[in-house]
Amino acid sequence: MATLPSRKQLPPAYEPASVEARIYQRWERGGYFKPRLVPGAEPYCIIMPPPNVTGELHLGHGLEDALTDALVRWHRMQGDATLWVPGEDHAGIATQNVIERELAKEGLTRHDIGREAFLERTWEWVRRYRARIVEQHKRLGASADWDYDVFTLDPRIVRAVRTTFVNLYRDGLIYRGLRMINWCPRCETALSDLEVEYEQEPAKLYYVRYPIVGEGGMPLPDAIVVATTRPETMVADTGVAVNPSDPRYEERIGRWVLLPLVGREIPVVADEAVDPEFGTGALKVTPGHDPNDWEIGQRHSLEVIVAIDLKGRMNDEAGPYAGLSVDEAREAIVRDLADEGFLERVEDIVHSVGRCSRCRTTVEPLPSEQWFVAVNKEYEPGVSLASAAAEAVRSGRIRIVPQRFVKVYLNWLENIRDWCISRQLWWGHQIPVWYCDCGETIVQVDDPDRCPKCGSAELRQDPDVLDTWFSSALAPHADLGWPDDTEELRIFYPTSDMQMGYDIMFFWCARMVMFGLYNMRHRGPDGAIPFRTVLFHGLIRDAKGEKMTKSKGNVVDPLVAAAKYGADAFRFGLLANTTLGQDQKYSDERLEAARNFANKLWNSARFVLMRLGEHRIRRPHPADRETYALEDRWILSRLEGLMEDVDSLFRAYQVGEVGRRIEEFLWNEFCDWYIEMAKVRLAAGDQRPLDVLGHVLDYSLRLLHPIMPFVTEELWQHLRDHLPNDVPEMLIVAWYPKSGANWRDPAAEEAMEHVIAVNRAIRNVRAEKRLPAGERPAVFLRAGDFRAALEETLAATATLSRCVPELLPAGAALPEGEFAFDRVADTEIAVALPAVDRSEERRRLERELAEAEEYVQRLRAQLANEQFVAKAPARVVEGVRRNLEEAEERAAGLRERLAAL
RNA sequence: GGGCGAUUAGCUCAGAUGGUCAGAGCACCUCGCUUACAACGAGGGGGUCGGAGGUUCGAGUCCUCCAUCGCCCA
Repeated sequence: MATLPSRKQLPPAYEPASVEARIYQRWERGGYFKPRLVPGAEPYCIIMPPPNVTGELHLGHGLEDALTDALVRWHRMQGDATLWVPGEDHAGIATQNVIERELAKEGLTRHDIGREAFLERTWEWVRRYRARIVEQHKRLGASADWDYDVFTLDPRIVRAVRTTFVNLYRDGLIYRGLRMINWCPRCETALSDLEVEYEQEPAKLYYVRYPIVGEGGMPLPDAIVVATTRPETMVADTGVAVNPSDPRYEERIGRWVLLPLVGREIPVVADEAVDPEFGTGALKVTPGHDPNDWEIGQRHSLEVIVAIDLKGRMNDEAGPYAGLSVDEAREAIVRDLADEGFLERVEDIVHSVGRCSRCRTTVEPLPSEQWFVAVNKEYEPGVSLASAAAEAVRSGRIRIVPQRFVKVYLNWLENIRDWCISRQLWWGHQIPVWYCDCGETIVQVDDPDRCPKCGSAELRQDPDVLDTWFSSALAPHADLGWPDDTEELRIFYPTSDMQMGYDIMFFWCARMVMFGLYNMRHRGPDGAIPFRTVLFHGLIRDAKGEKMTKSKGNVVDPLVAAAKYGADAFRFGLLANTTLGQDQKYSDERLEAARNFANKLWNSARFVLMRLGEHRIRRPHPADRETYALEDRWILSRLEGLMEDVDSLFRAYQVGEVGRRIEEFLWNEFCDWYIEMAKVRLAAGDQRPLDVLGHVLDYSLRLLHPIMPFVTEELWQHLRDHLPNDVPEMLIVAWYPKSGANWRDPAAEEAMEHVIAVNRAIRNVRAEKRLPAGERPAVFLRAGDFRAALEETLAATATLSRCVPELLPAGAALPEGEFAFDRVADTEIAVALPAVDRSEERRRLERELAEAEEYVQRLRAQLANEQFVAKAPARVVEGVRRNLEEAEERAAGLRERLAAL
């Protein structure tokens, strides 16, 4: 006997490794990742958050791929012209740090090899890692258009960045100025406010006596005691500030104090910013090393002294302490203060310390000449970068999902300060500004040959590069070709969806909106937005809920996980167990469960294919509904409902719920009941279930494909030969099932639910009475309303519940013998037993009767409530009435059984 | 100081618009290798949905307050 062909091809367990690479290659070679620009197709575009080229993908990228790919595939299957633009980010500081570490292994610094050689080395790294990252996306099934792959230092992006810079500069929105900035002494660069992370850390609060200076410049015995956590900065103190309303210091305002150790005389000023509650209420003012002091200094025209250099060491201003590190200087100064009697006391304190988000080094606030974006300056009447970005969300032109992040977004934009964009790095977009010895500053897109003012060719380009996020912020329009007016830009901008972890909402999302609205403002308010909807997903933590970091060693490689469980299980596991915006803990159990689901699907399909043999499926048509069996009508109705749910859930970006619903349908309805019942009919020679099996499998695979693309495509390829001729080559471009509401059949659903409940009741009796597996007891069903349904499915009940069922009319007498009784709605169930323990059966019935009576009471009370009957929808009231009826019948039945015992 | 989230079965989490929504997976207990699947099937135990008020005919779902944990911003 010849083995059926399909069975020969399908192994008994799903083997992702033998499927994924082959399938992906077919998709890619088929050009399916490219948008099909046919007339009438809605454009759908999503820009990938470009992973840093510093290394490999992490779980967060895996989640992003799963989520984005699901949306992308869903749109593609709906016939939209779908474009997913992938990319990688040059990641200025991060990448430069990586390369510098590499150099350090050879005992070199970037200065040893020079800027050009350093960049060459970095490019080498980039070439290697870009290819690796792309490969990783592909392994996860990402259906992005790889021909479009964008690197944030590509020449066309360079042009977009420079164009933006020049335009902002000409509009007065970019300026160079001396401002208090955050300086990382280890990275040796300025940082934006966002790149500093504040942490509560234990520290010391030092109380230091600053003696009052008398008339002739002589120190008096009187003194002001200041409290400080940074005594080493006292060498740069240029004042002492107190709150003007603080009675303790009223007399001292306007006096001068003598700076201990240094011997400089500095004034006592009154400033509202001083918190009288903190320390002694007197604040030493160091405008050169503290942002608040800088402000105070500005208000009182205090001198600015900088005593710490760019590497975090004390400079000549620190006198005897010059050359010491900050920590060394602190120690030395505290010792000297103590020795000379200026140190009054030391307290333990917890205060917040700013650290470089890249290297954890304590950030030094320093006054420095840097380039800034003036985010609050108007470029049109009433419109600034920040206000426009806020307005776009407030007006609803840009939708944020989940909605709760709107507040966070707006709050940030409403309090935002100018953005420091220059970085003292080599790796990145070098600032398009050139300086001539004649004093001319040239700001333009293309490298200038000579100075337009003096004609000199001796021009120096600003050595600094731009904050990485400056270029990332342009992604939606720059990736599509801006500043050129490309076809892609015309078709796909504004892009449709955007998606990222909520942790980069400010870094990326907010800035994309600012720059998109600015650069594209000629399109008008609706056309300028970079995307219509932005989704924020949660972060993936380890099993203990801790953040995954390389230093903790708790990082999970997505490719390892995907290789272990299959890319589909990886995607399903990450998506289906969470809600958008919610953090999740990574666990193997979860991926294992997802793998089991893939295998379940695989085997259900294997069953269908085996039974199909050479059969070609005729699509069931609702017009023929009456010719179909109850379970056919049921599963087709359920499928129709599933299609409706999936559609609305996808529209609401409830992708996880989509996965859960499909799994429930396939496992609990299709596999557990429909297939099992179909087996009975097929065994009896009835071929009619084949069309339904094939059709439901086809549609299920389509529905699930966006989330589990590989296994569904593989199975669909096997199913395809059995499908009608109007199907495409591959599932990836098959039409997504859309409900026409033609199969909805509430009566069939109700009847099948009843049949299922009856079967469960029989099985329950079997298990409770511990009937041996081989035992096939006689079962009498005294049916009411569902008689026809039970009769039609009687053969299935016989097999599924392993019994010999017989249908009796209501009120008919049972044959002689021992029975266990149960009741489902108006169907009475009597399972014949070899022998019944009468007292135990009595106890069981009494217990059930008590439960039933209590339930009756509850429902009666509810119906006795006039308010409920009057106000609740008729549907609900009717449901309660029906429940009451059934409960009363059930109670009556139980009483009858008890009496009979 | 302001804001947000979490708190549902032993564990990890779903419950989108208030009414069969008290669920899933894992774990646990009892059976079962019945040719799609032991990565499985059948049955079962287990939660007064953090606490207290309130709105409503009806609240895990809305409002107020509180508690614990976590995060963001200042």
